[in-house]
Amino acid sequence: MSSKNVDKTQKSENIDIKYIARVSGVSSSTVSRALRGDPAANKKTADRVLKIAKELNYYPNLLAKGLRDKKTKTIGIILNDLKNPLYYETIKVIEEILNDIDYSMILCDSNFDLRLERKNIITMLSKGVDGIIISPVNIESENIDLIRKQGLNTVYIDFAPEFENVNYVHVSHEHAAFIATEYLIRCGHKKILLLNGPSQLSVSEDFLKGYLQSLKNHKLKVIKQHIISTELSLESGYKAIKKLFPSKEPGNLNDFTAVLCLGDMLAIGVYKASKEIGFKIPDDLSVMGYDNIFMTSYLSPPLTTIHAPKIRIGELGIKILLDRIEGRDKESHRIILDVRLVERESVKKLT
Amino acid sequence: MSSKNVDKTQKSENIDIKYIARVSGVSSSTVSRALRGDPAANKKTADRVLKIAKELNYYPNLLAKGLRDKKTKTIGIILNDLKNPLYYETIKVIEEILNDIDYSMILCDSNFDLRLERKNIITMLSKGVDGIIISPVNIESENIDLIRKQGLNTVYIDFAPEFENVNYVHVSHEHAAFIATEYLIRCGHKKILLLNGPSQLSVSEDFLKGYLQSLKNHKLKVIKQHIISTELSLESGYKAIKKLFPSKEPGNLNDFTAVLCLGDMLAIGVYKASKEIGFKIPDDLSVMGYDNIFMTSYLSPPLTTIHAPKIRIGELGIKILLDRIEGRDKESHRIILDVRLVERESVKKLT
DNA sequence: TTGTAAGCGTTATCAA
DNA sequence: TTGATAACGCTTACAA
Repeated sequence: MSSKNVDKTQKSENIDIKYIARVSGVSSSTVSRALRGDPAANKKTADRVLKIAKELNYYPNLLAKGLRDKKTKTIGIILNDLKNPLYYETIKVIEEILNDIDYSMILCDSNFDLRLERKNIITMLSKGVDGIIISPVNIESENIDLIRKQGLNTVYIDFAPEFENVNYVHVSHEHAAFIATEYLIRCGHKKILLLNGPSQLSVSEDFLKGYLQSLKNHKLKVIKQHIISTELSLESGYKAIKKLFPSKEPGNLNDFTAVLCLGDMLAIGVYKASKEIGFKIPDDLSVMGYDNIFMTSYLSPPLTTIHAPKIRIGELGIKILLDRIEGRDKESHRIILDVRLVERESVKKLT
Repeated sequence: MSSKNVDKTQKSENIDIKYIARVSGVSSSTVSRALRGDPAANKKTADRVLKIAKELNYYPNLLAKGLRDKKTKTIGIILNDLKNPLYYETIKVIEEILNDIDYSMILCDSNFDLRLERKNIITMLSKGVDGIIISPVNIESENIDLIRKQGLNTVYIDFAPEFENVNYVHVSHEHAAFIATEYLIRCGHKKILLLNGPSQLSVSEDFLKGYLQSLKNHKLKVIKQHIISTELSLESGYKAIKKLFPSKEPGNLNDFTAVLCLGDMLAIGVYKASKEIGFKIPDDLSVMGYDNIFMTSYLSPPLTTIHAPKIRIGELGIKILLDRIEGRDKESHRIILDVRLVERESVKKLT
């Protein structure tokens, strides 16, 4: 066997192009050409070199290559909340597409924190990614200026800033909140609690707008106490409801008959709290989610929610990014995808 | 403003150490020293250089740095099924820890495919990751030989090969299946369907062993038809059950009274099929899961399952890996974590 | 068709 | 305390 050539147990030198060159008795440029299938290489020599490279278990140093040609076949994914199942489908489909074409992805989480986001962007820049897909903390921030100034290929998801030549793929949170609220009203709900995200987040602003728009549409009064800002997590949804009913008495429940949540995770928190308090969904309380994460159809009762096309966002986002990176398409793409209501069993028809 | 220095809109040259050197009127070594806080640098000069670097929005080229010192502060994570929510808790905690210490992670999925896994390993090697955490396709494969031969710092999760100086953190699937089956038997179930994974997977072998061990323990007959091999997905669990009851008649249901699933995703598939067919869980059929993924407590009925410490696995795995990378600890770590039964409402007590 | 050499952006060694 | 230089592994003019 050729294993004695291959043996790396002794602290031998790295197996690089130069090493292969020495073993094959050619120059490193010839090896490089052979390895890359450069037609300028003699077929016979190339085959011999290739064989030796294989025997030696050669693999290229992509840092060196990246340093030289300023391409790393690496994409950065910067998200805001890796804990949220919302993103899993998107990540999965992006990974599949990238894997197919020998790209890889660096994944990180900004946790809705501008400082962290900045750090992540700089890491991506430093590590030489060819582009990023980012769910930004906010649509107006120095971080976005940074991305632009550095000319980093970027596709925004979730929500996005607006400027010349921007690329984004997301749904309209305003529209989502609007159709959700419209549906609740159509079902006879007139007092709707909005479980919104932190007010400084763009997504919360948008969501609130849609909610207000719908109320206005139906000349319903806006009740301040019915708009709650909270973190976008299960735990927060749970706490928000528990806080409203500290006494475990459904005393003031007639204050509102439905809850609209910015995200299914909040809705699941509402389920949890309701169970503890003893509210029956949807009889005592109707719940409307947003995102349609996979598990919502298995909740009891199955959650009525607004479906966001997470897979499509991933597919389109990465396609746009790759087209741009590989120079196939330098156009700006602004894509707002449709959202749709998924009617299940968590909203009671009062009419 | 200093913005005219910073302007990068014209296709200017890269802002690198050399550039900063020129602007500051010192050599690149001095800049490098300043940037790295090397005490050999004059404090005053260093401060001036740092200020200029900041003004110029300098960020280091980590490819060059990595090429030079063979450290990239990048970790590879190679998993088998990014679609399975099981992994996200682990990923999340790893990401958090890495983010804290300015490491990043390259994430990829091998899909239980040895060829893909090999490709992923080579990518990691080529991209110069400092180490990997891998859920291997199999515990005996050329891929593992490759990892070893290349001396890549590795921690195995999920299951692991056994050799000198190996590192792993996982639970015993055999034990998990054993205590699950024991519990079912204790509840009075004597005929238990095993929804197992593909037979060539190590995890399936282990799981089967635990199941058989428990049956043997209680002198229960092994019924061949009660051991089903299937993909580890919701859809497969669904299909397996549907296939057993094509006529939608619970005719042969008395054939078994409980199903033990290798993974909660299979169990959810069983839920779905049962609902369609009209079986009531646990009255018509008891279901036992494995993993205790987050959503199982929200199923209806809440799923009785075996808890796997996914967060702990991530924490320990990355700690061991980092200790090794940074030379703090070169010992081999073989960690088998405990599993525990989470009793909820999907298993009927027949006794 | 092949080889030589320069350069990608860092850092460490050495000399000044 | 600083600067010149070589090296990390790769690719591509350019020359042979």
